[in-house]
Amino acid sequence: MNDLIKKLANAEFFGKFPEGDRAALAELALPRRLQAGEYPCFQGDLWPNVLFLAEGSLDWVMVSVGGKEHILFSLSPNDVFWGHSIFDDKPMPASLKATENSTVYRWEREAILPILYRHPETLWEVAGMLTGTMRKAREIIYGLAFQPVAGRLATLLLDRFADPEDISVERDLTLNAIASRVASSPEVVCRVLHQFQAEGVLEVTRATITLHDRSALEDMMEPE
Amino acid sequence: MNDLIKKLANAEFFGKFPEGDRAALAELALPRRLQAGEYPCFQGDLWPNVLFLAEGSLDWVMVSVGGKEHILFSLSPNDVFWGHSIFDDKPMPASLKATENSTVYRWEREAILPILYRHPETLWEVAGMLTGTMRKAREIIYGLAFQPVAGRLATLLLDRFADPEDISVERDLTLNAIASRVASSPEVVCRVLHQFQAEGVLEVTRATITLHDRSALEDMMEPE
DNA sequence: TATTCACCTTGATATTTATCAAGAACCTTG
DNA sequence: CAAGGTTCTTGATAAATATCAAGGTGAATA
Repeated sequence: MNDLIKKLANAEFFGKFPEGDRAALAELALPRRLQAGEYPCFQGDLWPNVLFLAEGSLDWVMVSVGGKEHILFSLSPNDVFWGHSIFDDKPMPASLKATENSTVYRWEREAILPILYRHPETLWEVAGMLTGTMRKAREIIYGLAFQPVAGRLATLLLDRFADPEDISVERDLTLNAIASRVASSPEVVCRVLHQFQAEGVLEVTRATITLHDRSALEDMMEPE
Repeated sequence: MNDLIKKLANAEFFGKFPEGDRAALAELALPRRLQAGEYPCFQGDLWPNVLFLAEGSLDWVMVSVGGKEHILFSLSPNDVFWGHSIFDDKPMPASLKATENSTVYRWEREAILPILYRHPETLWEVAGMLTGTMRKAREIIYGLAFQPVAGRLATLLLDRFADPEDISVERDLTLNAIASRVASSPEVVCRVLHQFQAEGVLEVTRATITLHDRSALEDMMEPE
């Protein structure tokens, strides 16, 4: 558990807690290992929990009636996820899916709320975090409402090439995975990618993508 | 001001406050009248405020680089709006626009925060409210990612025909207004509307829309 | 009453995106 | 190394949507 206390110190939210409270949290945490493909939480579930991702990777996925999936965002190690139900006792609007073998720690509302109430400022920070999530949602809506697939793909690529040093990245996402992030189909993504290549923006091989013209991608994020 | 205290009692959030705090809030409120078309808050502004809509109607509008608009939701009398900036001091991701002459009351963060901190439960309820907004955003994303224009229009219409009694509603929204809610163009909306008519789902005249087959609209919200 | 203006409607057309199908490249496993 | 499965790629085609243009309708106004 001492291990967990240290990890929480680096977490985005719990990091600011007093040492003592982190210890209390570590005490109450419900650990779990997830296999790649497992779902710690399903769309439609009542899930009043907080989750801390220690290792691995989780996707926040929306499933349509027709079975299509749209990935809204991914969690990386040290991220904290607050289930919607913890605030309003309504069903979760999407699912959490492990994309790798992962280690998570979970707190139930009854466990975590008393600790939060010890320091009301943290409650205000919870609101700040939710606001961050709303801003992410706003970006997604912007992309869907105003941008064509190429623009959304450009955004995703720039995110992958976040570090200006990075000129070349591994193709760790399959076309299917990309498609379900930009709300399109793998075929279309493939075509747009090769269209970018034809325009000299980047170079795709089976294993990597090499960026030649960063500003071209940036321009694409802003339709005329 | 006594008037405002009564109104706040009916508000969705302040309604649960103790009477005394509502009086304090009313004291600190900054009133303002808005002409139709005015913007109490612009996308990009730093706007750390809470707004209470006493009369009229406001739209929460996203503007694209290309000048297109997308209306995410509307506020009606008694609604309370929390500016994103109040939580994280970052620019507002969309604008508030008065669509009618309206009366609003505004609180700055410095004014309202101390009152909230008197009762930490209210801070938790703020989180609950934000969660509600996130759920709305989720519905919008769902529509854009999975549904064709017809589906999104069906959703909007069902919202207008909320009361099962209502078989006929006035066409108070212009095609342009509808288009910027379903992220499409007025021409396309017009066509879809007449296509619905051709299918016997509803009947459109210049002034009204009459619903004939509610379940047909409901089916359209769920692409197979 | 005539004029103006905003809005609605419709046609024609271009563009974007989805879908189906088939083959190629790669990886994993026996 | 061969077989099987997954992913990638490309073509052909269909469907959805955007866009441009023109005319129609009704309400407000001079």
